[in-house]
Amino acid sequence: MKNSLRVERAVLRLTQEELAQRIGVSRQTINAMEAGKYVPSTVLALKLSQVFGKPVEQLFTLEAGD
Amino acid sequence: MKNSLRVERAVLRLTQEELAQRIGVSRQTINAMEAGKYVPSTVLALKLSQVFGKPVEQLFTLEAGD
DNA sequence: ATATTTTGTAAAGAATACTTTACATTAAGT
DNA sequence: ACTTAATGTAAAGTATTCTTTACAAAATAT
Repeated sequence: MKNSLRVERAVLRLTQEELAQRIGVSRQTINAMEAGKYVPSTVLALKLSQVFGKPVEQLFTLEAGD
Repeated sequence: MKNSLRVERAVLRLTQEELAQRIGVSRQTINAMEAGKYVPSTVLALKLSQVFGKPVEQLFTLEAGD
């Protein structure tokens, strides 16, 4: 699964730390998510969707195979 | 977090088992998800979104507080 | 150039998603 | 009524998410 978190965060000019606080997770969680190191929960996806003002499908996209 | 999986599944007339197979999880996972017993991963949310032809936000909604 | 902020990364632990097996209950079909 | 399909639930185990602490590297600012 791919994601566009880094660019969306850049649009809002937020640091990883600031974004982390807004959605209530640790900075490392944001960092790892941006690095594609794991699949976040749906709750996180929805919260990110809210922060960025974009639908989940525009932030996260399934890749071929999955 | 709430979800409308049961009604969406009813619309498509799928059993829990059939839906489980389509998205590659066990039947119990579907059952527990419908019962709100846990928060699925974003990959599952996106797959369900595909199956039901509805955006993730229409299948899963955050509740006050989270 | 140096100081400060931001990001990358790692490792150990806690919490939770998901599986498998198994059985009981409910609904649907004949 | 009886059989079969569908759902509810539970418990043990595995895998993965997410936290905390900590430090190194890179970027930004002064």
